[in-house]
Amino acid sequence: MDTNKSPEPTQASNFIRNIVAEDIKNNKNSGKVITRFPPEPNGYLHIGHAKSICLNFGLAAEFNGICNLRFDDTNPSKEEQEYVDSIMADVRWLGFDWQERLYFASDYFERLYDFAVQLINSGKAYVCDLSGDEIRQYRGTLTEPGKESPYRNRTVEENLDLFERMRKGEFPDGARVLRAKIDMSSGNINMRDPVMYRIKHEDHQRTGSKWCIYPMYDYAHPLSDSIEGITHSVCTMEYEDHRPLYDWFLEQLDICRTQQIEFARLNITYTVLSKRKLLKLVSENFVSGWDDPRMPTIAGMRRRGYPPAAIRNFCDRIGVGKRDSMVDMALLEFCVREDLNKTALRVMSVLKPLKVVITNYPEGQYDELDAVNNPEDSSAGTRKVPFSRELYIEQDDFMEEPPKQFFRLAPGREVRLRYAYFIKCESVVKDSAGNIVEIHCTYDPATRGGDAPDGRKVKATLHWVSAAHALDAEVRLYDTLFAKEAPDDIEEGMEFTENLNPKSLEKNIAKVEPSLKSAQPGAQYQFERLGYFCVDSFDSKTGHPVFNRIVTLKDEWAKIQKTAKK
RNA sequence: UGGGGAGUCGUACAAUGGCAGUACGGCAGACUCUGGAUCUGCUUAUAGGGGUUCGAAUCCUCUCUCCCCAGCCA
Repeated sequence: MDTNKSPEPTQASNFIRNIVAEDIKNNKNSGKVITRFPPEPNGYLHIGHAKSICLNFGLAAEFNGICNLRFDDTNPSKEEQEYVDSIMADVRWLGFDWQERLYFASDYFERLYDFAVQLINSGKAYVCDLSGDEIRQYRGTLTEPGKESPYRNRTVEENLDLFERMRKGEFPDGARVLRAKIDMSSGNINMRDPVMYRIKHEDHQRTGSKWCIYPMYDYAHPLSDSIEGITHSVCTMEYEDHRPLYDWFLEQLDICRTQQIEFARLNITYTVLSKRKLLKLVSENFVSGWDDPRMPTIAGMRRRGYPPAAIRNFCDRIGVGKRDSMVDMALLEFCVREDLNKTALRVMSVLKPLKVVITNYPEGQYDELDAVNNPEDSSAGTRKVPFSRELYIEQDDFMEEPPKQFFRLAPGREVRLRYAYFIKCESVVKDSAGNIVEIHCTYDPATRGGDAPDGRKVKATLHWVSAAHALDAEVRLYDTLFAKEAPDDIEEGMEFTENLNPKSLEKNIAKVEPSLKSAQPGAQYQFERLGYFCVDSFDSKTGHPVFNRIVTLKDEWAKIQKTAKK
């Protein structure tokens, strides 16, 4: 009975929550709240679904109700078991629990058929022999009313007979359909005798070859909701036009009424959130798969290293409304950093190594220094990091001719190596082409641990690794999948894929501190001063570690450079 | 041009006839052994006109703009 598996119950006010609270106050539905998350198993879940999942499970949790997981599997040509499995895994990973309430619309096929017979008997449904093209023609247009089908006034007996024979498989695909008899002149096209059943001689992933007629969404959905006693059927705005039809079926059948409430679907900058487009990215190999870490899918975000709590938090913060909106990716990234800042262990890694030789440090000697694992969590403890004569620092941390705002290492300048010593740049070694190959520094032994006894200050602290002790690791630096804030904003005749970001993935070999040798798949770390990284669950192997960049740290210097360029 | 829906800081969401608020972003500063985190301050909004009211983002009215609908998809 309890779906309180969802942490941080939603407190933010939104119009749906207000409706539910009001219904409870008025003792509507005897004060019960039953919601459902109804995915079609024809693709992977994405962050837009996460919004719906958080809303539906969150509502149930907050108002002491329940939330069902129901697969809307009414179209065997598009649906697959693979998707059922991934969807369940994703919902669980997000932190929600439907307990024993796992349902399928296909479980209701027999009852749906009986209800259809009932509608035929009451003269509210008929078998129509028009072809697909003809049905479209008869439907009229947005501005012109439709025409009634010549088959509209068949007798109940004939309809019953034909519908039964449809089920028995006597007719080929497309030969006939069952239609609701409503109003061909309605301004709402959904009410112009919508199709309820179509013939598809196709096996269903759950019912096998039992059926060759399958119900349409508009018919199956309200009845499935009603069968489960759903009190609040929450869906996205494009179904608003379908609500009169949704209500019509429940009214004609005089069964348990449930209230459909629509909200605006989520859009996020620099990505797309439509199954069709995501499927295209996968099937045409623009990405490596549904779980490519650049994808806005739950599987992609999980592999990227986004914590589920961060996603839940994001869904709470974006709120729920009815207007078209585009949420800033920066908010999602903020939520990810906020979570990881509290939990991720700090380590030092150098993405683009520049060799540093400490000329006054004895050759062959090494030392171990104490480093804090997480300044936000003292219980995370400390670790030892090796220090020696030859080190690597980040190429970006050295400039031969630094501009005013550059605080890092430069000729003649002293900086701190984190947890180690103050070092001073004495000279720069270049190759014949003039490229900097290494820099020579001296260190001050008195500053061991990172503090100067004489109280002198440095303006920068750099991360580093000991050259002899560092491990090589592949790092995958991800940027937004699309280069354009609104990827769908395209010129006539162009494809959204033209807006793909060619620099969305950059791979290179980094030098990482030796403590990372035992890093487990999925483990998240903060590479100090660089960002949060996650051990890739699929490609990372002992001897060949792979780290995905989850998100960068906020970077003041990058911002200064960016504004300077403009 | 039929039907449905939506317009509040840059973005997203509140305020349901009574001081337009919160978060992210941006800007400025403090602090800092991460140019991280943290802290402080600032910035900017009710699509437009008319009306009702002591008082309107909210109610009425006209206008404008944007989104969705013509699958035997969901």
